[in-house]
Amino acid sequence: MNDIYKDLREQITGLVPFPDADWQDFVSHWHPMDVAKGAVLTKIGQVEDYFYYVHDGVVRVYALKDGEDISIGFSYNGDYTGAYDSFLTRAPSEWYIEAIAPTRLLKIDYNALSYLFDQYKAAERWGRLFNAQILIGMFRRQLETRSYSAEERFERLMQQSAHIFQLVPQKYIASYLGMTPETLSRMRNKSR
Amino acid sequence: MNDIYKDLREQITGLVPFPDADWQDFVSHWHPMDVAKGAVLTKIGQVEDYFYYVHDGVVRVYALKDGEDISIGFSYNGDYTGAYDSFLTRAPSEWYIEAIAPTRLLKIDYNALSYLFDQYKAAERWGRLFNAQILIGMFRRQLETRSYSAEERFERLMQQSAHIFQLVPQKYIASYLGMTPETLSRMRNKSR
DNA sequence: ATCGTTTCTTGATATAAATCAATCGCAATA
DNA sequence: TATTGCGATTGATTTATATCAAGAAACGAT
Repeated sequence: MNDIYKDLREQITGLVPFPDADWQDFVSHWHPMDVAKGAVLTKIGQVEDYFYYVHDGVVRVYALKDGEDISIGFSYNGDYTGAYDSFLTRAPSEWYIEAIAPTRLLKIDYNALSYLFDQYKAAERWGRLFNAQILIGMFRRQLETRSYSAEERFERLMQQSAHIFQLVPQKYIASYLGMTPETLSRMRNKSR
Repeated sequence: MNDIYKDLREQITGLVPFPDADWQDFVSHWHPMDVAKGAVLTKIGQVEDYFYYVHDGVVRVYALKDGEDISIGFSYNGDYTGAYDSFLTRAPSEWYIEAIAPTRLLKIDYNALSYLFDQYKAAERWGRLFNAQILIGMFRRQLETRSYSAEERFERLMQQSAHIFQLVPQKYIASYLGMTPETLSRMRNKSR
């Protein structure tokens, strides 16, 4: 069943209409990949060669600081993932990319994507708008982390993405929210 | 003296080579603007219609939370500024954009930029790469704010951008670093 | 099903940074 | 030159969250 490509197409044409002919070539550079829970897609220090679309499963992005890991974000159904800044700069990644559940992805490598940008204006535009979309998400998240207290951040996550408590271990969520697992645990159990 | 446009061109061709002919049209949509210290370029709630290049002066971006203002960033010589997420989404801005020194800018409006993206592949590519550049900066800043303590953030700012203490009042820097002015003051005077 | 790990919870204590408050310095202006 | 007001400094106190520690629960592998 190949509707993994159909999902990708919907994602992309949501940003830019893609002529059918161009799409054929475009999509041919995306390759499916299945990974087990715990698989590491990219390590810190490695230059990221791929850009991923997550069809299903969960991927976690994290950094290391004094041995402690800091969760930066999670990707699931329909999200993109990868050490995107390393992919763009061709400099060593500052993040680990790890599947925390069995995950099915589509991936495209740097050279293929560069080729597509050269070849198709629609691809180039998609690249611009995709970057803009990520940017907007980062602005939002920045405001979120700057404007709210630990408790408010927890409450807001509960309201907006309660489902991630089903998908992601609490210690990672705690780190994502910028608090210790103990603090998160207390907040969860206070409200109950 | 119009080398303000020359500086813009250098900035842009640093990312994408621009054919001379296209450049003529491209640059004709950027308009110079001088503002006094204290001028507000964009208010919260307003849709951002402009994208700015800062030739000289200083621009501060900030949000409001319970009446307190939160400094998000500063732009000076050669940086771009504006409520860029609002510019992209056409949704009301969540930030104020304010000149905190007499400032000379170039600005371009949304429609003009859209037109240029349609018209020139070089513009489209510049748009993609520019977004990528901003993205990379935000990744870096995110890692910075997540990985370091208040004191470490202060030390690192001192090392990397000591000059901003000349350009920007301490209370804004404090807020940018995620601490109160009192805390920043203590850190500054401890090391002395 | 059982054992061993890892994660979560709960409590006691420590600590970084915020808050509150007063004073000082300085730049703009009358 | 005196006055006003905002920003910076300094000190005392409070508070949110981290840290340390130990037990309970959940999970994975045999």
